[in-house]
Amino acid sequence: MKHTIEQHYPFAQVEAKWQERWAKEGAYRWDWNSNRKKLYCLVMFAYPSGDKLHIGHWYNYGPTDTWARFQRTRGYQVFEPIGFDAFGLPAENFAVRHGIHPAESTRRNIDFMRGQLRTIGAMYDWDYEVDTSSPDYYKWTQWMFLLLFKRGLAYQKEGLVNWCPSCQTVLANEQVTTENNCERCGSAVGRRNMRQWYFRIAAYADRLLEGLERIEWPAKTAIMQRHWIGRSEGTEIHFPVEGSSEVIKVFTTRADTLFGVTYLVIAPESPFVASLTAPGYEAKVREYVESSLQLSEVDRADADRPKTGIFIGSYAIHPLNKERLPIWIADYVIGSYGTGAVMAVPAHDTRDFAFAREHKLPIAKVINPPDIPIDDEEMEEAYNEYGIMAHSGEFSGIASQDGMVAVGRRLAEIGRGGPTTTYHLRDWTISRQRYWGAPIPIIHCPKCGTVAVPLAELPVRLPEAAEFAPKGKSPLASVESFVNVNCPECGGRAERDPDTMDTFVCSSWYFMRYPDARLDDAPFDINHLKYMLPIDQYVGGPEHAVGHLLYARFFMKVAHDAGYVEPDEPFARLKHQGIILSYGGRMSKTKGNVVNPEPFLEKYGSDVFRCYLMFSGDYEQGGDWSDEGIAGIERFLSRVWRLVNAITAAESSDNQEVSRELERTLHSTIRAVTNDTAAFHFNTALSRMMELTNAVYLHVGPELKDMSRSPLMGHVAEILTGILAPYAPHLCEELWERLGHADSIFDQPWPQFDAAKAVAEMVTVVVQVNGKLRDKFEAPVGLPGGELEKGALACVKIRTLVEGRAIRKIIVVPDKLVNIVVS
RNA sequence: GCGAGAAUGGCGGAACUGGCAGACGCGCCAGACUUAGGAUCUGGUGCCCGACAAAAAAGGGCGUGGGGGUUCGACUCCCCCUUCUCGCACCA
Repeated sequence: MKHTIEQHYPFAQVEAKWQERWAKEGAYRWDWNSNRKKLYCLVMFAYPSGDKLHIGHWYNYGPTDTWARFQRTRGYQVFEPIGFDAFGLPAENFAVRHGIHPAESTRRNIDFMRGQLRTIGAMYDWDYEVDTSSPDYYKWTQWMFLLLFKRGLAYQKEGLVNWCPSCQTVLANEQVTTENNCERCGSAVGRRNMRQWYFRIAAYADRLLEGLERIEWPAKTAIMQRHWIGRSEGTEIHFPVEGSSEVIKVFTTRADTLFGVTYLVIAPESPFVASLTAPGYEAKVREYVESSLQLSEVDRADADRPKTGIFIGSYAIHPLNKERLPIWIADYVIGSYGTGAVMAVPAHDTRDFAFAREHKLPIAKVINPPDIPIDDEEMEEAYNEYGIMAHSGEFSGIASQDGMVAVGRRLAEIGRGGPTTTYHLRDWTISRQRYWGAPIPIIHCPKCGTVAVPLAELPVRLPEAAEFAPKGKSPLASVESFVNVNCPECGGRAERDPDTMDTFVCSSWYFMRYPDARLDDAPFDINHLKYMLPIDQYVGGPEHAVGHLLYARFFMKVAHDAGYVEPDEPFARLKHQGIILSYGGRMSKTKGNVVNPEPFLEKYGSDVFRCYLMFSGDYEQGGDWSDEGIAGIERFLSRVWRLVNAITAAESSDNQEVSRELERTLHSTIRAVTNDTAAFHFNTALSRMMELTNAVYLHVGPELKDMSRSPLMGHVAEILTGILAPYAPHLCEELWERLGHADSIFDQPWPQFDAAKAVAEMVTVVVQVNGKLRDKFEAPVGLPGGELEKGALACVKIRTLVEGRAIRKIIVVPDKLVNIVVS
């Protein structure tokens, strides 16, 4: 059968044809009975908030599919699922603004995105799609919640939340502007104490740290997680309060400065504030506490702010020298870190120094820089370094590092503290006073307390009729049919918890659901997970380094402890695609700089667009979006298209001619493309394929006339189609068919290279004189050093340069270079 | 402030463990084929100097943000500095 050879790759017909055929034949359907080795390749699923997929999503999904297709041809059965992270604030806000029910707008968005995802031409098996907002899914999110609850990892406590007094609602941190205003109405946002649900992720801090040693992740991501977990070894020190049975506990990493304490500071939100404020100080203290709690977390965290604070009228006693220390409150102390109280050592801590200056508090030097005698001069700034302890009683003269240990030991002896470890990582607040999320499956009973909804009653459905516009409390709280319920334990009147879960809960376990996305009597099949996990390759943006990627690891460890999964790390290998910027900034609807893929798809098609994304730079680097150069990729793919079609159409011949040079290029290209594709170096792989294509054109003549389909040309066509296939799947599938094959190219093994054929017989040897390039000559590969030296000295140019000068040394790098050092 | 990374032609970007800097592509220049070309194909293209009126060549010099260093040899390794990006940010 003869085809007319189109000048350009006719993407519209070809891509539609293959997408349809792949779907019809179930080409990428997962097979549990396959005897091929599994490979679980996962991309971070999409968030249907009212936006369509933009170029950033394509950059995640297209190249990852290329990698996955490559692995398929290398013999793996690839599991490559996709789904939708459909609950969440943006979808709800969109609904509030447009008066559409979030279920409806989410459904529409998902439908649209599904169509977009199909055009990528990825190997998604839609039988395994998940939608976290569907009851079939969130039923099991609730099941996971109860798993944590039953294992003592979910609990309620009072916590500070952002509160907009005008909208009468709780706001997430990202809804509060940097000026501490409500994103929607602009009024000043305050803080409020509310009872919230927490997951005990902090209890897993050490295991989360340890696990990082066992996974192949980008170093910077592991570093970010380590930093976020923030393990800090130090000493807890107990300061009894004068005239009270209370004891203030502080955490310090500098126990060696204990004798330099001149006052204590507790956080404004500390429970001690109420009990320790002395008579006569109440009004001022209350005023200070209120004003500091109005500050946003961002403002409060600003280290450049003047250090405000107030004395509360009572004193603590130094555990070792029994000195009286005034107790202050100040908002530079964070209630949720350490013990929420610090011992202030102004001489040796920058913050305490600034505070002491501000409030005229004494400064006592107790650490000497090594080899400098202590003096009484006034300090200009705190001395934060280690040194030698001074004015420290029995510890004077000891070096800081040893002193910390000694002081810790002494405190432990007298029962006033001792060595301890704290973490920056805090428990995870998961309750949201919002509508569009998975309801928390808990019933509050006046008699039985906090009761789990029985598993048989899951899911706790989100009532559709709810008024979801915020008005002061959780929208679900005003749906009586939802709230009022009988207690599962005593049968008496009780109330459902009206909060929904943070969407990060939904996405913390979705990779466990994918293999059993349609299972309706369990969240997953343990045997399936045993086979599937861990995920062999996870690909997604670096912005999730300390959010999703940490939560998912936590869930995996909980599932592991409960015996559901074998490994305790979900993502064995992780890659971040770079971020595509637009006009120097991240794409966002508010900035109006979102670049949509549609115009490029219409003009060039899916394969060209995918290849262009991969060609334009290092995959992990990202960069500014530009469409300059997409025409070059179109030219390349069309050149391949014409070439392979010309070979297909040519008369068959048994001409046995073999071009050694072409063969060499062919095999070294296979090698390079194999290595580069495996390593996500798509840009260099594509450039090697361009070089091969250029070489073939030179070999057969640019007009592609008078060609014959010799064994060599047939081979070239099949290899080129094979190695390009993961990059341009539609194009290559079509070419493969035209080459006369009935099966899919993705069922063919990846082309093998012959290392012997990949090496050249001759190499160019560079000749340098004193390190400067002066001449070159051709030599057979493997020529011994002595011969290379002779060859170099025989060069005419070199002879004239070396003449009359003493040769001091000759350096020979085999097959590469000769450097003659002369005086 | 702390941590991580980056800086290479007009542009996007290559360069394995130190060994021909600028692969590949875009753009640009010239040419071929064409009624035509925003199609296709071929060649050229880092910068400067280069007895000349101009152009070109032989040849030479300079070049990977800046300054030092190690080395026969540095985009690559070490020290200092500048700028940019990202993350964290009063963590006691």
